[in-house]
This record gives sequence, structure tokens and C-alpha cells, in this order.
Amino acid sequence: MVKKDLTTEEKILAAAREVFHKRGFEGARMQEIADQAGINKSLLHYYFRNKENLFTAVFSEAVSTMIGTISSIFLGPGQLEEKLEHFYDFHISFLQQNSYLPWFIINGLYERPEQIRKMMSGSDFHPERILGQVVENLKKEGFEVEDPLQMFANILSLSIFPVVAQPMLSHFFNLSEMEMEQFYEVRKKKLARFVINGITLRKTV
Amino acid sequence: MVKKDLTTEEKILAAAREVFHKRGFEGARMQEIADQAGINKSLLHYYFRNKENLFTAVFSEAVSTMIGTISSIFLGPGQLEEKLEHFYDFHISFLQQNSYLPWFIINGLYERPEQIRKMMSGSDFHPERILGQVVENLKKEGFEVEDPLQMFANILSLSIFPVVAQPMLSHFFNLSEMEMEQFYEVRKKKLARFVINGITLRKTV
DNA sequence: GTCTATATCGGGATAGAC
DNA sequence: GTCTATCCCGATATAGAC
Repeated sequence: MVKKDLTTEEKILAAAREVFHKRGFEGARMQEIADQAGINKSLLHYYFRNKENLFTAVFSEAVSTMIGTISSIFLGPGQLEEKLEHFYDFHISFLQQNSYLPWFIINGLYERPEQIRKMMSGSDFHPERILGQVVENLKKEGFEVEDPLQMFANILSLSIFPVVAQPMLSHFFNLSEMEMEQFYEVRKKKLARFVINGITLRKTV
Repeated sequence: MVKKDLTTEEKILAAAREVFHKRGFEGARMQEIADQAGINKSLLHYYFRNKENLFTAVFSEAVSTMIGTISSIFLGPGQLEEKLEHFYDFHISFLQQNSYLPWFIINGLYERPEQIRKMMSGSDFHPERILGQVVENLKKEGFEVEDPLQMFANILSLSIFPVVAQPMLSHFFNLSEMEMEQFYEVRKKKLARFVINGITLRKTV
């Protein structure tokens, strides 16, 4: 469980990540983090002054990671559908392996709106650029996009929401682990087409 | 703020609703609920034995409400697109006025997985029925749906996720209250078409 | 039913030895 | 840097008067 070759700070961060991701700020206990890291509670305060700081470290890392997986895909050339296929394949795989991440981030925004805003301002994430890039591609392929923001929302909703709502989904539909797995595999393959169709017809109408 | 014509229990529930919806279980404070209700802390314990019970009351109510707005729409006859338009109009309006609700429910599922499962089992919500109904309609209109569950996920993702992620959305794109409003208005009108297109082409391919 | 006072405990944080 | 011991507050919960 506890990696021996990590520095103490790394061990703490790894533990904090696990606990915060799962429980959010309010639900997390410093004791649990310490246990998870195999160290003493007061060491947490030695390395990070308080719970807030530790959380901030984990949170901003999470935001960066999440943003990275979203933005990297759309840079560079290539047909939009191809890119979307690529994106969903990669992005949903990522979400499967980090299923708590979207909830953690959203939750952070609700639990701690103040600090969070200014923290995200510091990040160099500029969604407009991604959007601009996508719209550019669409134009080259002959599509007119009336509202890029709507499209952006649609694209991400379709991948992220099912992961966030998985507990509900799997409960209501009685899905086994394997069926859930299968569910995601289908999405990886089909979502790009779904989105493109939405755009396509909007143009031809 | 405090309605005079309500019974104490109703005042408590109203206050609890407001606080829990906003802060979740872990973040909520009994003191804040008492203040909000204009009563004393210990009265909370008189009416509901503990925080857990109070939360359960609020949570199961929230689930029922949410489920109600989703399931009611799809019953009865009518063209699918019409129904979808109806649905998104109604549902998104509802979400606008209850913007904390989706987060609250999802959050509850993460914070308290155990109790929640058995609580939802008690509800008479059967998503399969809605799905069956929708698929039935599609068949009549000449569409073949390969995977109803995927469609269900798509439909709800598109309405719910942007509400849940609103804090992030409005921050990254610097949206004013009015622009956000506008954003939702567009969705009410366009999402049905978007979904139908996704289904339509999948058939003709 | 509603209040005041108080018990109890958990959890974040600090002091200080080693 | 790491530990033990302890502080201290905030939050849930209870006792008991009115």
C-alpha cells in the first residue's frame, strides 16, 4: 500500500489524493490521510500547514489533470470526427480509471467556491482556444456552428455525466461491473458519431 | 424568510432542505438549519432524532422530486420529438429553479452510498418502464434503437450535466447571469433536435 | 413543544521531546 | 523530520426546566 521509495511529502500527497477524491473536503479526515500515508497526523501539518493547503494542492492538481486530458486532444490538424473519436476513446478510458475525479472537482466547486475561483484563474486553461480550434475545423469541413459553447457543453456532458452519475445508473439498471464496462466501451465508439450527427443535421436543415 | 403559517416540522424541513441542498451532508451544520428555521437546535433533535434522519427525509424527498420530473413526461402518447421538446423545456426549467438538486443527489450517493441504495430501492421508480415506453414510440416512428440505455444516458446527460457543472462553465467562459439564462433557453429549444438527429442517422447508416 | 444548559466527542492544530 | 501528548474548538446530542 505504502510505496517505500517515495519521499514523505509524496506519500502524503498520494494519500491525500486518495482520501480527498473519495470524500471531498468536508468528508475527508486528516487522520485517515495520515493512516493511509503510514505516518503521523502532525507530520501533515509539518509539510502542509493545514487541511486547506493540502486540499488546495490536491485540487489544483486534479483540475490540471482533467484539463490536460480534455484540451490536448483537440490541438493539431485532423478531421473533426476523427478527433472526436480519439477524444472519447481516450477521455472515457481516463475517466474509467479516475472515476472519482469529476465528482471531486465539481464537489470542490460547490464546497469551496471562493478559493477555487481564484485558483482556477491561475491555470493556463483557455477553453475559448479549444473552441476556436474546433470551430475552425468545422468550417473547413463545411459545417457552420451557430453556438460553439453549446457544442462544447454537449460534447463534455456526454462523456462526463455518466461517470458522475454511475452510482445511480448502475443501481437503477442493476448493472454488473462488466455491464458497466461494456456500457463505456460502447460510448467510446458511438459518441463521436452521435455528436457529429447533431451538428450535421443542424446545418442541412 | 420564516413562514409563519407552517408547522414547526415543516419549518425545519424547509430549512433543512435549503441547507442540505447547498452544503451536502458533511458540510451541513445543525446550527445553520436551526437558525434558518428560526428555532432552537435541540428542537431539531426533538422532531428528528439525529442529523442522519433529517438528512434522509430531505434526500428521499429530493430523489422523488427529481424522478417525478423525469418520468412523468414520457408517459402517454405523442411523437418522440414532441415529447423530447416538452421534456427538455420542462426539465431544464425545473433545474434552473433547483440548481442545487442534481449536485445534492449525486453528492449524497457519494457521501452515503450505503443508506442511499436501500432508500432508493424503496422508491417506485422504474427506469426500464420509461425506456420501454420511449423505445415503443421509436418503433412506431420507424426507428430502431440498438441500445436504449445509451440513449437514456445521452438524454439526461445533456440536460443535467451543464447544470451540475455550471460553476465551472460560467467561470471559464465568463458568463453573466443573463448569458447563462440565455444558454439554458437555447438548450431547451435545441436539445430535442440534437438527440433525434443522433438517433435518426444511426438508423439510416 | 420549546427553551437553556451541558455533556461528549471528534477532529484540526500546536508544543515540545527526540 | 518524526513522534507523543495535548490543546481547543466546534458540532452533535442529551438533560431537564418551563
